[in-house]
Amino acid sequence: MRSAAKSSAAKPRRRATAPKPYHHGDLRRVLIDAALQLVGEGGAEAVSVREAARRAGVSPGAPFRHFPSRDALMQAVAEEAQRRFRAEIEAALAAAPGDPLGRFRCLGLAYLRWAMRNPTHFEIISSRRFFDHDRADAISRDNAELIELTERTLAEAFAAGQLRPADLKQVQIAGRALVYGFARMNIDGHFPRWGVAGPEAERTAEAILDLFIEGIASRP
Amino acid sequence: MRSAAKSSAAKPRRRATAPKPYHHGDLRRVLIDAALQLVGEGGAEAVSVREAARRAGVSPGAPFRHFPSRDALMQAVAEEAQRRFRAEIEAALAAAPGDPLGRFRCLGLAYLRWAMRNPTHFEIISSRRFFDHDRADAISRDNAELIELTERTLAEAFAAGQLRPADLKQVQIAGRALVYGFARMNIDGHFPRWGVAGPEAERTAEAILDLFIEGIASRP
DNA sequence: ACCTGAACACCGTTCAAGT
DNA sequence: ACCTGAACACCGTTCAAGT
Repeated sequence: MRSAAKSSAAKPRRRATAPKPYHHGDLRRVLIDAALQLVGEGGAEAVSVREAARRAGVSPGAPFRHFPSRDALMQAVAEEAQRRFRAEIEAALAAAPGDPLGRFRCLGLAYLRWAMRNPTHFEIISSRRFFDHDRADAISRDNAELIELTERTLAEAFAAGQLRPADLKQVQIAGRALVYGFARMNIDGHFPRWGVAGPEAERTAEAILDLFIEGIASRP
Repeated sequence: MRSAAKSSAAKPRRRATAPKPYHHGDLRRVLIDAALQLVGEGGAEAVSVREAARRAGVSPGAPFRHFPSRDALMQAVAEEAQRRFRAEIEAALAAAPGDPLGRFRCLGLAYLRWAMRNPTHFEIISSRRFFDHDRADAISRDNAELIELTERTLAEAFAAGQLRPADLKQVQIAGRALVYGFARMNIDGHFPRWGVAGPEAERTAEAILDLFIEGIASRP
C-alpha cells in the first residue's frame, strides 16, 4: 500500500518493517538455498518444489515464476554444487607437487574426498535423471574443463616418462570409472557389505587410487 | 502366450471363459512382470503401483494385497533381476579358462556386459534408494556369493603367482569400483561427454578391464 | 480370500485473480 | 512485476464394502 514512485533504477532494498516475507527479496536465491539444504538433509529425492516454497514462506505456485519446472530448480542446485566441486579440486591442484603423476594423484584424491564428504550433492551433479545435462551449459563447461585438466596432466606424466606404454584415453576413462565407481559405491550404500566402515572409507579411497597409479606407472 | 501348462506343476484351475480378469490368476506374478516391463521401458522411476495395477487390469488398491508397499514391489523386481544377473555370471564362469586370472577377467567381463545390456535392471539392484537392502535376504545372499567368488578367484591368482604383491582386499575393491563405475557411467549418461558412443562401450569396457588386470598382474 | 472404489494426503504444474 | 490460492491430474496408501 505504498505508492512509492517507480524510479527507473528502483532498488527495492529494505523496509523498516517486514510486512510480508519475500515479496521483495530474491526468491530465486532463497529457493535454491532451500533446495540445497533439502539435498543435504535427505538427498535429491527429498527436494520438492512445494517444500522449497514452504521453507521460503511462499505459496506452491510462486516458484514457477522463477523456475519453469522442478528440473530447472534442480539444475540451479546442481550448478551451485558443481561450482563448489570444481573450486575445491582447483584449490587442491594449486597446492599439488610439480611432477605430473603426483598432480594426477592429487586430482583423484580431491575428487574422491569431495564426493565422500558431499555425497548427496555429488549425486545430483552426477546422475542424469534430475535434469537435462545437454541443456545445462555451465555444468557441461565445468565438467569438460575437469576432463581436459586430467587429460593434460596425464599427457604430461607420459611425456615425463612416468607412465608405462598405454592408450592414454583408456587410462583416463579407467581412472574416472575407478573414482566414480568408488564414490557411487558410497552413495549407493555398498560399503557396509564390503566391510568398509565410514571413517575407513577415505583411507580406502586413497589406497585404491594408489593401487591404480602403481598399475599405470612405469616401473624401474 | 503361456498355453501348455507344465503337467508336473500344481493345479491351474482355469475357466473356459474369462469373465473377470485376474480374479483367479496369480496377480502377484503379473504385477512383478508388469513392473519388470516398466523398468525396461523407462527405468525404475517409471514404475508406479498404479500403472502396474492398470496393466494387470485391477484397481489401484489391489496390489497392496500382495505387496505392503511400492518398495516391496521394487524389491521383488530386483530379486528377479539379481537372479538373472547371477545366472549369467555363473554361466560365463562355467565357460571360463582354467587359470585364475583369466577367470577373474571373465567375471569382470560378464559383470560389465550384463550391466551394459540391462542398464535399468542393473540400476535397480545397485541403487539403495528403491528398497531396503538389509531386509532383502535373497539379494544380499546372491551379492555376497558374487563377492566371495571374486575373492576366491583373486586369492587363487595370487597363489599361482599371477599377481604382483598387493593387499588383495584392496585389489578387489578397486576392481569392483572400476566395473561398477563404468556401468554407472553408462547408466548415468556420461559416455557422450567422454566420446564413447553406444556400440563402442562394450569394447571400451573390455579395454579398461584389461588395463586394470595388467596393472595388478605380476610382470616378467 | 481377493478385489473394488472411494477416500486421504501428498506431488508438479497452471492460471485467474489479487497487490 | 510478483505472488496467492484454487484448481487439475497424478501419486502411494488405507479401508469399508462387495463377490
